[in-house]
Amino acid sequence: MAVTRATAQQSIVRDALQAHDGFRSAQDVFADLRAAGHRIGLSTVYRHLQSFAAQGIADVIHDGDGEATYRYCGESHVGEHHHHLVCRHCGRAEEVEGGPVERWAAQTARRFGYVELDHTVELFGVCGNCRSYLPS
Amino acid sequence: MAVTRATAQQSIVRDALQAHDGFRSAQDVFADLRAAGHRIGLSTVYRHLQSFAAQGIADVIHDGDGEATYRYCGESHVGEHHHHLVCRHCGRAEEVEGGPVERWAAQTARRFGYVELDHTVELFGVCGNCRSYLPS
DNA sequence: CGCTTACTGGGAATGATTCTCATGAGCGAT
DNA sequence: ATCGCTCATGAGAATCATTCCCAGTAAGCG
Repeated sequence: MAVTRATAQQSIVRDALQAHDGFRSAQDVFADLRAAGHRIGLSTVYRHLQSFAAQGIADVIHDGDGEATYRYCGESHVGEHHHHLVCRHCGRAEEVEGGPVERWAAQTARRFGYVELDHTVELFGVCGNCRSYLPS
Repeated sequence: MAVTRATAQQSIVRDALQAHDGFRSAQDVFADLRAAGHRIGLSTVYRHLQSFAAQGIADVIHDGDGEATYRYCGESHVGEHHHHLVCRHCGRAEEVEGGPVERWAAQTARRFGYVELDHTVELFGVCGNCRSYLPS
């Protein structure tokens, strides 16, 4: 399942992800690459995005429509846990520390007797940049 | 879009939701109702579940596969904001207060200059009951 | 009781993701 | 540099949840 060999397709998928600082869907990435004239298959894009996510070098969130979106988060902090503040207008995302949330989650789980805790925390808003473009 | 008329189908969908204290997918509810001998269409199940969610009497979360799951949360606290601690084994869910998270979210958004904040917070774990059934 | 209008449900359409499998390309061995 | 063994690739088909379409049905007001 994990892609291990260094191939041209792996590179261009990684590059396409890195080229944006927001979350992008597999379909988006595929469309971009094709538009840029690259020969690549949709299956391959899915494979690599999922592989990146599994390795921890990309983060995944599911948008409201259930479409999975990916964001390149660098090899640097693999394994570190963080959350995102995502602009619902331009897709740009900030990495944020979740200290207080982690503590609250652990506490809550303990109170109810739950173990093997995991959680999803995503913040959505409109960034300062997009605010000016938007009405009201 | 919102269903306003009192129909038999609306009742049985609501009952099917209330019959469980965990999150259930539209497909699940549909299968249950059909298995129980009710004549109902899949479209209708989707319509009512979404309508309940819009009215705030049901909560929605998207599981890992992007499948939407619904839970009946009563007419009582419509409009009140709460989160869930869900057992990933039996599906049972507890409603939890998110006070600290709300504050952290607001604070974080302000620091980055984001407005119109919204967030998704879900906790997953294994409940005390299921813990005994599981290995390790 | 009859009429209007909203609800219903079967099936087709959509859209994302996964599967299949023949072809093509890494890369270690020679 | 070449060979060969695998694993990666990609086109299209398959799958699956969800939505759309629309003719038939029923709610509830008058």
